[in-house]
Formats: sequence, structure tokens, C-alpha cells
Amino acid sequence: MRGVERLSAREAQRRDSWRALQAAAVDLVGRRGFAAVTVDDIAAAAGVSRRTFFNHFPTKAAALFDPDPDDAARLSGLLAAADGATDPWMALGAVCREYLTTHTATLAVRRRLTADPELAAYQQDAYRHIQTALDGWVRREYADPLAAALAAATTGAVLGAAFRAWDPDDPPDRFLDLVTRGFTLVRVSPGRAPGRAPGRR
Amino acid sequence: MRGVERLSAREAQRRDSWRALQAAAVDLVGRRGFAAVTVDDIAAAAGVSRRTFFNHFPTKAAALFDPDPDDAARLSGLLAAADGATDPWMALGAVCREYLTTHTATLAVRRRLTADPELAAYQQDAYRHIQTALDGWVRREYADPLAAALAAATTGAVLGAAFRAWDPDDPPDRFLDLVTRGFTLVRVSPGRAPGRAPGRR
DNA sequence: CTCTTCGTTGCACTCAGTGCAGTAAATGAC
DNA sequence: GTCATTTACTGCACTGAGTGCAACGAAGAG
Repeated sequence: MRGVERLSAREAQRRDSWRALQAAAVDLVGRRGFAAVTVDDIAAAAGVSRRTFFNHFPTKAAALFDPDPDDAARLSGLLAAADGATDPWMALGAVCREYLTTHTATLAVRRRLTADPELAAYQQDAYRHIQTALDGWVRREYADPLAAALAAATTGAVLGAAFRAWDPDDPPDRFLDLVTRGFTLVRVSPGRAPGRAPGRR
Repeated sequence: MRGVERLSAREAQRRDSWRALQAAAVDLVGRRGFAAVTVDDIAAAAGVSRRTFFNHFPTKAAALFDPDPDDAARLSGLLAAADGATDPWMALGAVCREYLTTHTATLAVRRRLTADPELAAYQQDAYRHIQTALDGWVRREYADPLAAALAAATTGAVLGAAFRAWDPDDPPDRFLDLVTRGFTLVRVSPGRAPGRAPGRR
């Protein structure tokens, strides 16, 4: 925790560029819209070269949505802590809520970004890192492969629906409420393991 | 049905180009992979110009997944026939199964396409037309807006999970079975209309 | 036959994304 | 301290997706 860990000058440099680029991207796209901002604009606003942008982000959309490495590690940690849950679906809901509570500051900005219809298309691609983390966990927790795939995909569906249903003018807590309601309105049963004992793990 | 309707020479011309392009796209990408095929390749294989490609499809991925207009109309018809269902979620499942039964011929090809990890990213974008059709229906059938958004998003999640869980070497019926199982493993409750009478419509 | 419509085409352009070579500064070994 | 190595950044050239525009020619309407 407080993972400041004394970073070397190089690490600090790299992190500064990363943050400057993401900040510039969010700012510019928030004001002009996704299509009206070029990678050159973002790089210039961040004070780095165009090539450096692609050293940090694989795509333009990634600059908007890629998680701070600390956050990514935190999600993995939360999921690991939920290993062996008796009710994996509700455990997923709890992990998501917990993960999102620390993001309330950026939620409104990103929600407004997705109001742009052209940007909505990038959401899927954008939150891939969450999907990836979920995929691994869910494969361990659900014996039934179809149920596992369903749980991961449905989690993404619930988060996306709650996100879109949320009015960014409302406080972020409302969004968390929607997530909670979503996880109760939708229910993924654990299924039955084709070759294993049903019910128990 | 048999909607041949005697098309004019122009309509026939346009439809021929459309089909030639989609056939060429599926064929080439199936053999070489998505990234190794350019729009020029597809246009050349279809015997039309590169510019004509973009007159028919907005993106390269669209050439692979955009539905034949007849199919799109059929989906709308199926949904309209399900208006006023007492159990909207199960009605959605039935519509999806019914819609997919006529696509068994192309299912295996498309499933193999998505095995390519770079192509999986395009799936979301690719099946947008289904999402769009669902969005409208679901907004009419679910009084609770969150439940409506959840139903549409979750339907996509179920179809996607079943599709990925399906082994394309197995007969297409197995895929339909997975869809059926998916719609029972996952359950979206109709929720409660914030301002209306609960339960009844 | 004449005028309009429209599918198609070629051309020029912007921009996303990649490969490669080079610079300069931070790092580590001695 | 010096020297070799690493590495963040940079510039340049290139491929390919997607768009705007003007033009050609055949189909359709009168």
C-alpha cells in the first residue's frame, strides 16, 4: 500500500509521460470529441512526441481508458481475495463495487465521454483489461465452463448497463447503487460441472 | 417470404456487389487472418474498386459481419412478434434461438473467424446491428430502464459466451443448445417500474 | 429522345499505427 | 572518477483504413 516505493529517475520519467498523455487525452477528447482529436494533438498537449504516445499506448482509445498500473494491480488483488467464494456471482458484484469506489473522481468524466456515440464503440476495447482479469478468476471459480464465460461476459454487461443508465450529473454513489441493483436484477447461477460433483467445489 | 420481389437492374447490381464483397471478405480472412487481408485485397477479389467497398461497408469488419438486409428485417419481425410477452427475458431467448436457426450455415465460418484473437476485438462492433434492434424492443418491454438496459446487454453477453464456448467442429445444434442453457443459467428479472404498477404491464 | 438518378470509379487527402535507426541521459560495473 | 549498458524519447518513412469530391456511364422516368 502507498506503493510509492521510491522510483528511479527513469521510472518517474516514464510515469510522468504516461500521466501527462492520459490527462491530455481525457481533457482534449472531453472538450472536442473523440474524432476531432488526433494523436498528434494529444502528444503535443502532453509535451512529448507523437512516437512517444505509441510507446505508452497501443491505440488512441487506450490513452483514455487504460488503467493506471496501480489500479490494475488492485483489481487483481481484490479478485484474488475473493477466491473460493461460496457465491461467486455475488462475490463478483462485491469486487466490482469495491474496485469502483476508488474511481469516483474519474467516473463522471468518463461517463460523459461515452455519451459521445462514436466513443461508445471504443468502450468495449477500452475496458478489455477488466475483462481479462475477470476471465482468469472466473475460470477458476466456476466449474462449468459455460457458466464461467457467462459470468465474465454478464459482469461486463451489468457494469456497462449501469454506466449508461447513470446520469453523470448525479453523484457517483448513484452509479454504485445501479451496479448493486444490476447484480441483483441479473443472476448467473453457477451451473453444473459436466464431469464433477454438482453443487460443491 | 421468398422475398424476391423482382428487383430492378440497379438493385440487383448493388446486391451482387454487396454479396461478392462479403463472400470475398469471409473467404480471404478465413484463410489468411484479419490483419493479413487489406480492403484492396477484398475489393480486388470481388471484382470491384476499393472505393466501392466503402460504398457498401463502413469498415473492414463490417464486411465480415454486417447482416444481409433480409436477415435484419427478419430479426425486426421476430422481435415485433414478441411484443407484449409475459416473460420478456425468455421471449428474448426464444427470438434469438429462432433467429439463429436460419444461420447455421455461416455459424461455423464466423466462429472460426473469432478464434483469431485479433478478430475477437471486432465482434462487439460487428454485431452492433443486433444490439440496436434489441435496444429498441427492450425499451418497450421493460418498464424499468435499468432492467431494459440490462436485458439488452445481457442478451449480448449470453450470445457471445455461448458462441465462444461452442466448438465449431460440433454441429450448429450444439450452439443452439448452449444458447438455450445460457438463457436459463442467466436470469434478468423485469425489475420494477419506478413510476408504474409493479408486476403487471 | 431527354433529363434525372445512382452505382461505380479514380484521385487526393487525413490520420492511426509500425519498424527502424539514432540521441541523450540514467544506471551499473570497475 | 571512467566506461559500457540500458532505456525513454525522438524523427523519419512506410502501410493501410477511411473520407470528400468530381466524374463517367448505364438504368429509369417523362
